[in-house]
Amino acid sequence: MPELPEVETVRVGLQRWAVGRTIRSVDLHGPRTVRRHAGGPGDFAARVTGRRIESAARRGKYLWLPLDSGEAVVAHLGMSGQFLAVAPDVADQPHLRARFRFADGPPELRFVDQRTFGGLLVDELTSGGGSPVPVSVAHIALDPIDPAFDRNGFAAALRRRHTGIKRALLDQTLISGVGNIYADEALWRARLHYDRATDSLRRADVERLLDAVDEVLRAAIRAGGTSFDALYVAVNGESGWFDRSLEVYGREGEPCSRCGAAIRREPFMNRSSFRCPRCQRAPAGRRPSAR
DNA sequence: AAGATCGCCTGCAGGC
DNA sequence: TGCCTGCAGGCGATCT
Repeated sequence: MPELPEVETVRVGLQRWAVGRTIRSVDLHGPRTVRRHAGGPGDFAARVTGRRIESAARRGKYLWLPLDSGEAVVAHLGMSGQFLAVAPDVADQPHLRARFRFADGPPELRFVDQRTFGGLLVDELTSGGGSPVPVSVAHIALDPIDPAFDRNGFAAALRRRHTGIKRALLDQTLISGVGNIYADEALWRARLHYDRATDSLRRADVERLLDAVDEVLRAAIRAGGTSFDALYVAVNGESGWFDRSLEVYGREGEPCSRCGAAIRREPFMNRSSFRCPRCQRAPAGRRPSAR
């Protein structure tokens, strides 16, 4: 599932395969692909055709490609979105949603998305927090590996919140880029229970958690992300291999590498949380976690 | 108004 | 064997 490390791996691939190239044409398939683009498919095509891609940028789980028009193609991979650089004679993927052809010839760039939670739009850039960011991305917080990420601000926001720490980690307006997998991994590293109240955390807890988030995201980027199946691959088609380094996610019943206790899976927010029952004790008197 | 939940989508695993 | 249910889960919309 694409979280920050997977999206960053895709961004590097787009830098290699798309930046500097001029879009000759684009084909869009399916009603959901550009559902967030106000002008619809025709307007999308008109805004990108003939434009040169200047760079490849990312904040949290959003990607964008600034164009020489001053606008940018914004992409979100959702649950299963992929960008693939392929030769034109490669058979269309079953869930091909968009095809970009370039003035310099092959390879073409395809956006493929099985579950259609992802999508594309063209948007204006605005100056959000110093650096230019698409209007449609400006509502999310900086991600923790951004040099401008504000640890003091994040700690203050947690003190004002009345919710559990994992809910806060998943809230993209507080800290962006963290999803279910890396939230569980970071909480394990920081020895925190997912339902620990944000307003009960001491500053040292927050620092330990942010260090853990930073470390696990950077380690996953070095590994090219986490690939459980063919739904996540890099732009060149390669899988990531961070799944071998996961300590709790998807490891129900296996021994904790620190203490040996069996990892537990528990229902949480209509999905699952994985934790070590010994290293990550349930907070006393906590509110029952909604499921 | 913040916080929690819902609906969107497809493919696959597991149970009977 | 084949149908059914559950699960994966990010995010915008919608509740309370």
